[in-house]
Amino acid sequence: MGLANTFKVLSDPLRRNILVCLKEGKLTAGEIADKFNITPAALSYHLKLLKNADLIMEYKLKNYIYYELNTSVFDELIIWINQFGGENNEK
Amino acid sequence: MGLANTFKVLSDPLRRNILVCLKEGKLTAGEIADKFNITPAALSYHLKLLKNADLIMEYKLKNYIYYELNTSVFDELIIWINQFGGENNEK
DNA sequence: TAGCTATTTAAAAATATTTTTAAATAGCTA
DNA sequence: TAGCTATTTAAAAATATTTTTAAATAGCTA
Repeated sequence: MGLANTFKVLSDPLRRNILVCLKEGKLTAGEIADKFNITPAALSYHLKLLKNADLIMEYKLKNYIYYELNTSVFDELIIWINQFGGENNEK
Repeated sequence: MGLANTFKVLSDPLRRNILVCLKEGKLTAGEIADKFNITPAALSYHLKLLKNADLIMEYKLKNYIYYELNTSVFDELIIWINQFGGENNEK
């Protein structure tokens, strides 16, 4: 959904922390909810936003839903940021 | 005010566009308001957020207030993003 | 199949952000 | 000084986001 959406989704600390957790590997929705002490419904809302922004991917297995990181969107973000200097900025 | 604040401030498209404008050089509050067709009061609110996030700096001259870009905060942002791959990601 | 578990969805309530409007400030210029 | 211009501040209104609660779904397991 584009850069605007990426920025919006990353503006929430909980959502950023979910991504950091997923660096270690895939997790089920329930496992994530436990880590953050948030209700399943609230978590589900955040996971949906992350998924819409293509920051995570999901797949179903047994009656769990697994989530995993999708880092490809970060490239676009880096490009945006680099317009303000990039490489080795003036220090 | 830290990374969390940087992300929050950058989540708004208008604020990002203000930064892009300021790449060309300093502008007064009024000049920025003109470019974006926004009321001075609303703009002032956004400029305050950008300033709190250290993304812009201001100085007064005559009875204008000039704003200019401060890119130093982007470094921290890049570091955060790079934890998810960085350099040349797996393509 | 019956009931359980994991998770989502929907609607309402709670909360946070943004805009608007009006008034205040501060430094010009005549 | 008087009045003008540029801009901010404050409060309220408008809007958007997040959480809560309850119900729905879907795939297990006995």
